[in-house]
Amino acid sequence: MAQNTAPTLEDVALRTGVSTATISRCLNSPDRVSEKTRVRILEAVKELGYTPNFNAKALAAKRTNTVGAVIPTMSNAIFALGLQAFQETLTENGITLLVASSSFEREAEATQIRALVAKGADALLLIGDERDQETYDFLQSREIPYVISWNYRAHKNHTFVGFNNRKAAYLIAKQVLNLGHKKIGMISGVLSNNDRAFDRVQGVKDAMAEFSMIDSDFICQEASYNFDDAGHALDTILESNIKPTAIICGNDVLAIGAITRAKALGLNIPDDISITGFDDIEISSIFTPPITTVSVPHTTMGRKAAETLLEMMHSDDRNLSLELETSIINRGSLSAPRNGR
Amino acid sequence: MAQNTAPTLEDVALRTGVSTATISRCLNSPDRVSEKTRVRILEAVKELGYTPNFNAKALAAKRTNTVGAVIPTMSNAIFALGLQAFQETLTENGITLLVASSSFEREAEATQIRALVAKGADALLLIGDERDQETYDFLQSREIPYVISWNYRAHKNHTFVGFNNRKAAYLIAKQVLNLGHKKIGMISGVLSNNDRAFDRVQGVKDAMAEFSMIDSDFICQEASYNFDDAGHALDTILESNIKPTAIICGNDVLAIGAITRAKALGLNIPDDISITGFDDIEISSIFTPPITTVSVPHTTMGRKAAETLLEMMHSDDRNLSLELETSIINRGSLSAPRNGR
DNA sequence: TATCATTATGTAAGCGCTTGCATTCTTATA
DNA sequence: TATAAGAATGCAAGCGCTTACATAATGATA
Repeated sequence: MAQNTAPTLEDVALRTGVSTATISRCLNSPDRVSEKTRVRILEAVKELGYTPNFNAKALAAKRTNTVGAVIPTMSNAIFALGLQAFQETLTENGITLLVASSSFEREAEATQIRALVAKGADALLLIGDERDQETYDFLQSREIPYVISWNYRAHKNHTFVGFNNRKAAYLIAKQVLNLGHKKIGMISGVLSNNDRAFDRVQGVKDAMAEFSMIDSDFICQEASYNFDDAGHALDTILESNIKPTAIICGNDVLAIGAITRAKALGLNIPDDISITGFDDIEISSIFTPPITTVSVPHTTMGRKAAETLLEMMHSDDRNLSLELETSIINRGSLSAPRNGR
Repeated sequence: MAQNTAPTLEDVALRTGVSTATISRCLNSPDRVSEKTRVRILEAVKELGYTPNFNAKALAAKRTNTVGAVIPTMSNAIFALGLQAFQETLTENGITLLVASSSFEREAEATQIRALVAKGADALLLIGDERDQETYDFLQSREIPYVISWNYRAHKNHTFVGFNNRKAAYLIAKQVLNLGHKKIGMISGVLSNNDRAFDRVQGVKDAMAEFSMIDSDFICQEASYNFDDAGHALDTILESNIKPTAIICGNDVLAIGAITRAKALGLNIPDDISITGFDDIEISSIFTPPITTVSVPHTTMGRKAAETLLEMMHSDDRNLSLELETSIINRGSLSAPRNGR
């Protein structure tokens, strides 16, 4: 029974006695075909187990109803959530999402972008705006609309749908400083090829400048996205001669790692040291202590990014940037400096 | 400068004065073309910014060097890890991974499988073996090799590369029973369309049978993959008249949710109640209390699944099933029953 | 230098679909 | 019943590539 080769439009045509053109129409815009033939065609399609060949379709039609997304990594809850909403919104509109990951590497990202375009992606979702001009030129020459998400920057070159990392970091840092902390430590995510992480550091620096703080009041350590690395970063910070009373972390995973390490060192949080996070992942609210962090509208962002992209695919309006708001969630890990420190 | 249409092989041909066939060869098997022309061609390719059209390529070559994977959900660290390894192994072999998600829905999964095949996936990675025969028939008629992962079942119909969920659950349940627990609660993941969750429940039942325990010694509640739901499941279990002294959870997220709820109820773990997990996600070791759980070889599984698939794409040996081992990680959340209960 | 095996390139026929244009049916209208 | 408008269908030309097969160029050998 098994026919080792997929049935084609032609096979369906032969079996129904109509032309391939009619079948194509029947499948793509059913109302352009008479009911009688439609029924007959659909029957044959089912019997043969016919599935349209996507590649042939894309080649002939010059569009794919496919949108591509290049994200830094799949194994990060942060992207998963936003992407989920992005995907759902696309699906509702009959569009398929193709996801590729860049491992935070510039070169790999450029390659993936080209690969997605080669596969016929009609539009793209990109994370952050930090990439070679060459890549942007390529996108422009191919007339591929794209939305930049997970960050918002105040310039008009691109369409952003995201939140302002710099501003959000500035706000939480300001809160820390308002509580009276004079020496600040920061554990940042890896900065290379990551404008979100970079902007979060900048935001903290903005707040420090506002409080007239100087370099020797601040120490910043990079750590990769896992608990252990954050712990080591905390060690380094504590060993320095800055002696910060508060540690601002670039994300919640780093905050959890830092808190865990601090607890292991016998430090009480927030009495001995305050630690803040960023992202508000699910675990942050039930961790001990619960983490004061920045809540980010992932779902909204994903949905809005999709909607914006959809709009760009139809009109070619490029002034659709959208800045989303973040908010600070106060839980237990931040307080005024205590214990005489 | 921007040409709104992508350059084609023909454009490169025109510019270099050789035929499209030579260019195709130059790009796909460089050594079949003389050095002189190769250099000239690559130059033109670069100047024009030529990128091969993937769809045309797939159509003409009847293969895509693409492997598809249909996973239940993207937003689950468990799949992310294995998939990462799977992807890396494929990439090393020049193969691209296409991921689709089914949201744990049978119908959606069947659709995604067809879509992936329609896109030309040369082979497939599937999670668990629970799907309609129709889908398997389809795969067979199209001669698409596939590997079933994240579970291992002892029958020969399919190629499995995974661990035996039933056996692993049996082993941890046995350990719980050996400690002297007489009444057992279980918080399982949602069972519908999830053979892994199902087998974990079966494994626990296997152990209970071995200890001659009866229905009234056991209560099982389903909960979806989040902390709150697990907490509610725990409430239900505690309100029942079984009064278990140990709760076996179908995965670590449920265990964390249950522990959090238990702590909120003023229960001490493991003194008042023991709670075990499954999967050994990163947070489990640093949570309070650290969670006794089952360690699963995600990375190895992903890599082996890829290697197996690669082999199936070359030979058509179908007896490549591979059972991977799990191990129990003893941390603080499980002890013998105490406090007089 | 003639001969033959290699190597390099060209020719052209598809791959399975969509779609503009042409043709044939229907059906309503006069 | 003749006629025109509109609906349904068919024809056939691609879409951008790969790949038999054919041909031309290059060397090695005698």
